[in-house]
Amino acid sequence: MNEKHAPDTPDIPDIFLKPYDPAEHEDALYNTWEESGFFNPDVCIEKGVTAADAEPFSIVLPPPNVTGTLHMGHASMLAVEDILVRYNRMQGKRTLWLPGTDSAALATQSKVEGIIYKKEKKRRHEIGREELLKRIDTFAEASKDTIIGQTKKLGSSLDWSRYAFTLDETRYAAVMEAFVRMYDKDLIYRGARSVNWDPNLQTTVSDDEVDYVEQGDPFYYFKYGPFTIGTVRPETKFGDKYVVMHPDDERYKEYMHGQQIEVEWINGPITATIIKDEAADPEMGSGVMTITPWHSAVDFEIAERHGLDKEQVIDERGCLLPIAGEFAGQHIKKARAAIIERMQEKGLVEKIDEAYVHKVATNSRGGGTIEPQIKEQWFIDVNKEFIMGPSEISGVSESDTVTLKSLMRTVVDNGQIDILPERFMRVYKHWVDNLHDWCISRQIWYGHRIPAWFKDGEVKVQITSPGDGWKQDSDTLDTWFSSGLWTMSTLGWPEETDDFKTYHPTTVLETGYDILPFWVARMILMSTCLTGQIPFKNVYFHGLVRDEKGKKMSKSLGNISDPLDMIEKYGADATRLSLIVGAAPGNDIPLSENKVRAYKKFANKLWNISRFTLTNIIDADFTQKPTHSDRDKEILDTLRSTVAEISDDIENFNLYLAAEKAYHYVWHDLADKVLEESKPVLNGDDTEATYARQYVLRECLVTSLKMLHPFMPYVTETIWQQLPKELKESEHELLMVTKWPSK
RNA sequence: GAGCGAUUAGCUCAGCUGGUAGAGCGCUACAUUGACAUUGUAGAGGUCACAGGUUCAAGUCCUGUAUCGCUCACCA
Repeated sequence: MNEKHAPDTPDIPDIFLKPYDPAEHEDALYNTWEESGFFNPDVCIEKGVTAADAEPFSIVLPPPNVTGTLHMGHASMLAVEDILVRYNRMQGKRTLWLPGTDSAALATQSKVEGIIYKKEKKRRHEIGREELLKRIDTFAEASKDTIIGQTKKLGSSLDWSRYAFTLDETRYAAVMEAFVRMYDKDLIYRGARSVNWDPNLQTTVSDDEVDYVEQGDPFYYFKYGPFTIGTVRPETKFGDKYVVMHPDDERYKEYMHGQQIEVEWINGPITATIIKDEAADPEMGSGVMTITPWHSAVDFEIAERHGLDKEQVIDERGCLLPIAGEFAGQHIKKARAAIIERMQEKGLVEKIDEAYVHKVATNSRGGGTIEPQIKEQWFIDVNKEFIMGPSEISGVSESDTVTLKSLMRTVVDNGQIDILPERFMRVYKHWVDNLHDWCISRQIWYGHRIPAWFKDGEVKVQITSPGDGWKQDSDTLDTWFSSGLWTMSTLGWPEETDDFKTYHPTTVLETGYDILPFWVARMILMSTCLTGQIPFKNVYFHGLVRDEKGKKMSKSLGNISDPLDMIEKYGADATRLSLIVGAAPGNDIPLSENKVRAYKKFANKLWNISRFTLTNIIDADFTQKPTHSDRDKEILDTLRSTVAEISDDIENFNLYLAAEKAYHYVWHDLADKVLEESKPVLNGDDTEATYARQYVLRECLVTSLKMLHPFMPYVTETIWQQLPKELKESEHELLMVTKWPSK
């Protein structure tokens, strides 16, 4: 053997003479990857790193909203997905990870409206539809650029050539097509129903977008003829002419269903009708209530059951209508006190409970208090039976009679879609079973305009105008309508594209468990209904990233940590690892800066392991197969079994275990044991043993780099670039497309 | 009100189909200028929330209790 090299030998790259500095390498490396084209599976096939008939692996990125910037939750999502994608790409699969952003209609419009109002004190109607849309587009465009930049910083190996935006031309067309097809199947209908109306944003919102916020309000007991009724909302009571009680309530058995009585009410005497309905809870208060069908979903249902009149009391802006008599025109917030005063004068107030706490419906998308209203809206009917088209769903054949609900149940019940962690399967089923018709129209401007046309009371649903005099519905679609089509529309549906044929159903959907109902369920609904395919084979829910105290990160709490800060301080690799280790599927991830720092040290450890190894093998000629000692074989065995375990863990989505094992192996096995005990061997006189050990160390280094690459792409690729030329060439110039070590 | 989850070292959490309690961070002692803007070696620290049960054997399976958290629904 030749003479040994000192650590400062000129033969190993100078780069190793100082600690690993992520900032120095990351951006350039990302550019190298991107320019190589290997993020795109077509290029991988072209350049021979992937077989043209290899098994496909696809993930469509859950598109971040164009409302702002990425947070740690996005970072954790990107880390998980990039690990899966890089692993499968190295496995030689045709691997596609498709990026995009979401217009997030209501959230974005309300954000931009807010900005405009703050600066110019102008409301949307003063600005006009076209101008507002222009401004939202400008905002969305800027936000989109920020998001893409941040996504790249994390090392995400997304195929940017396939980038999609929910409002771009292809996606818009898909949404229109989906609407028309579902309308034609009678799955979309228009009807007057009780909906959640936001008087601030002047739009409906879906049930899932309503947050119930606890609030204290006085609870009033009023005399209503012979009865006592209670309410927190006296301003809705003007039109209450039905009094409801449970049919079995003994206290009121003298009153008959349909019986009419005269009662003195806010603005004078009215005729009230007795209604017996099981919705009235005898245990609650007096067991008697009056109803306001126009402004309560529950009351609406009671009124529907008995065919009762429904009258609007409050208008869309929250002001009282003429039915309120002298209170008409007043805003409900102001009117309440005056109404109570009047009731007291009339002696109709029995008592007031000041300490009453209840939950008030508010719009989670930054709006105000929800006022239920009956409005003519578009709905998706989840219980309507229809004839299934061509089907690849097991258990469902073409021309079977199905409902959207039954489809949604079937694909999960029969295991075609696997949900991880398992407990969310139960949450999903529970949600599907309780699903109501989905109100999909919104009275906002930013979004996909509903392809419905009106003329003289007639309605036509089609993509282009039916002709002169037809006016398009001014409403837009709920943002989740287009999101529900995401796996399909990004791959080119409704066209029969190669992408769609190859990559749909997608392999994995990876997202936060908080959007199971909004998104996951709706993609299943849309895809099964419109394509007869499931949208994805596996659902992997990651937890929510919380601060070190376990609190949810939110703007209002001001405890948001910015992934970019972490990347700047500790590098993208360390940031990624800190979001993976300890993050079992579905478990929330408490993130502390200490944790990120610890993984930065690990990157540096790997750096030094590489430096040591390269220094000690640089003079060896690896053309000969060495004769291994028993210990050599043992070291290689451990390496192989580690690779096998890690591969299994990744395939089972146990990334947290895989990352931890890789970390443990590299630091506490390879570095602490193997390298330490190799020092005397490498410096010994037995050239045969030295060579054999050099061979082993090279193997350990190369394999460790591959094994760690999905988790820490930057530092591993940086080191890979420093490996001797012949070593890289026997594999590939870029680590990201070398083959994963075989088990 | 219903459902789901958690309870294991000072902190954050692993512990998959039951077989002598683990990791990271922190702490203590010693060593080390070394491949390492340090690292290594050793160590302290746990009745695995509580009570029953199944079993040769229970953090692990079953039942119940307590506390905390989340989700959904209702609240006239």
